[in-house]
Amino acid sequence: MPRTRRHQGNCSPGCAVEATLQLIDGKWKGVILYHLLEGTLRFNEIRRRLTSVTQRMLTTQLRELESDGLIARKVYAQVPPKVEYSLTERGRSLKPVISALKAWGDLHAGSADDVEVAA
Amino acid sequence: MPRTRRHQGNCSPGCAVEATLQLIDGKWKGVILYHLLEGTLRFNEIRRRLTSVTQRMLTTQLRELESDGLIARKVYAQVPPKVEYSLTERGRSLKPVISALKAWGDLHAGSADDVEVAA
DNA sequence: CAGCATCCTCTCGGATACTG
DNA sequence: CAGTATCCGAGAGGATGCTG
Repeated sequence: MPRTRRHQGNCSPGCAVEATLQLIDGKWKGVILYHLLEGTLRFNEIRRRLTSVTQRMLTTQLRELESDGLIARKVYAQVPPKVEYSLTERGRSLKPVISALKAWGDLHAGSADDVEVAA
Repeated sequence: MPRTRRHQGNCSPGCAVEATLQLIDGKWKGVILYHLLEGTLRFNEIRRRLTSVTQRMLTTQLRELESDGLIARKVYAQVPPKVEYSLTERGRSLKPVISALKAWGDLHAGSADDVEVAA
């Protein structure tokens, strides 16, 4: 797992935008972060909130978020395994970003139709 | 070109986040939007601001942004072709989102190292 | 319960060449 | 200048099965 994903060689002013985007892309990252804003969740709790995500994908995304320092993974040594995921400080600092995404999505939900109607 | 890209069948509360993300993912969309916030730009002007983007990719991304109703494309019937790209109202409404991405990227630039240092 | 391993498909995105 | 067309590899992401 080369953790490469999208080289960000260029660093024009837009670089910061790109850099942030890298952390929350990946089909599930954004939503995972969003749900974790509510608090700590276990693996299957997250999974239930994300209808139609495979364990493989969920695991992958969680691992990436973890190695990006956005979430923390706490494993309890139990017979029925229990793993909790929570946001780190760095992760929590993304809240305004996630909120902005959520807010926009709520307002401008759906396709680009309303634009043409409004125009 | 099925314009499908990432089915968003599930619509838990996190759906809005996911939906917004769909519009600005794609390696260049975010940066393109960011630069267009400054004003109208021609094809090669955008290209110059995005070091190392191929025309093919730029064209693709611009076309997607256009069909998502975020940017407008104006073609001038001239011998040396001239095409201008600008944000639509819908596109401009993404400003807070882009700004949030930019702001976070500026602060938490680099890798997750500073987190561990700070901790 | 919370994974990991394997396989496989499909799309993203890069390189290159040609056009109005 | 601003594209379009074609080819191609890499990796994202899905399905399935096994495990501590």
